[in-house]
Amino acid sequence: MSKLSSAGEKFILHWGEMGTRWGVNRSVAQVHALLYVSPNPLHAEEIADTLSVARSNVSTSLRELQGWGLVRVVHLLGDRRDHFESMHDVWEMFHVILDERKRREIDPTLQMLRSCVTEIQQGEKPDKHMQERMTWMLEFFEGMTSLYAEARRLPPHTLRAWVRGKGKVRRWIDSLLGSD
Amino acid sequence: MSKLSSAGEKFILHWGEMGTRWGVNRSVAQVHALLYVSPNPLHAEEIADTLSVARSNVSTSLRELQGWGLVRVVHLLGDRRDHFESMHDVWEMFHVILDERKRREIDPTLQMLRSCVTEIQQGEKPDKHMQERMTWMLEFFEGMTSLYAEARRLPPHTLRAWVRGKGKVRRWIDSLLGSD
DNA sequence: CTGTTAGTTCAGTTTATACAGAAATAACTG
DNA sequence: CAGTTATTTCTGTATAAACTGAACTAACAG
Repeated sequence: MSKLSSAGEKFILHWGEMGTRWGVNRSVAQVHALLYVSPNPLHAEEIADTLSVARSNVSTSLRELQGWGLVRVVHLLGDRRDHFESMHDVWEMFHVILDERKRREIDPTLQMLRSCVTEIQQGEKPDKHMQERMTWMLEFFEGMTSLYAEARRLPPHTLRAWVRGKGKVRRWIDSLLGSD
Repeated sequence: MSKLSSAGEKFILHWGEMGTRWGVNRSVAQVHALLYVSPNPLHAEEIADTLSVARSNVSTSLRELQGWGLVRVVHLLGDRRDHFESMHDVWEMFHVILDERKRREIDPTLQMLRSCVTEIQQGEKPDKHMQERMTWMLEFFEGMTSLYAEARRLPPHTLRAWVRGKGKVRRWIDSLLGSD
């Protein structure tokens, strides 16, 4: 795959753009997109050629993607070059990304909020307004975190099955919970 | 509120940093954080002074925040300056942000994926691999979108009540859905 | 060994974005 | 209507991040 189809190019460019909107480097997102649609693992030079970026850029992008756990190295017999392939299960990909962003961003935020609340409480003249607001925020993040932890514990294919066909059951549960 | 407490400062700086990680301008996030913890609406100059940024910067940041629907103008009797206050319900804030990011980013992505899949199908020699991968991605986004739409329909306080106290019920539902 | 290929690291450059300050506009006051 | 205050818009500058190309390291092949 040295030349991209029109759809492939469209997808990769859009994915790169999406990346920037969510705080991910454009090249990193593009490499990820390319590996996602590629039928077979690619080596660095193929990637660089296809995306028209420097090899060094590809190297660091691949490093980043491996750090996220989205891409892994594959070796082919008779070829000493590293080849790379993306995780292909989109739902699993989603989980990996959420886990990682939680670890990198949500957990530190929880820490920060807890230390702010403690600090306010221990001050001489505690600012009740601010304490209240920060507590709300803290409770929100704690709630979402535990909700996610619960969802995370579901058997792997439950969520996708649920989303696909369980509208009825879900609505029934909603009504149950709503009447409380 | 012209001088910030230590906790307030810590919160605002962290929030600004979080913003950048999620593709939101640092100043915008800081202004939002400040208004969130502020006990009363603030006018532009107060904000600029407190955060040590230019008024013009505050002006555009406030515009942005109003565009998101997170901040609104308030007028006080005997004061012709605009004052601004943030939405204070964190759960509602979350919904507003998700709705807006869906509209700005997810919906265009769905469009892009649909047009890619169509384009591949209509090509002379359809690339089956790529079609499959893009279809998976499309189904994922469609699934998440409809799941979110359902959650969105829940009565306003259901989710927070659920998160707070419904661990038991939730686990029971999980087991129900898991055994299917 | 020596030449070649793969991969990484680093220094310098480019690019995009954020930001400040000035200028322009608008709204109000006496 | 003149003077003042609030707000927005615009232009140029500063900053941070991304990216390239070259230098370097490592691994291998003959």
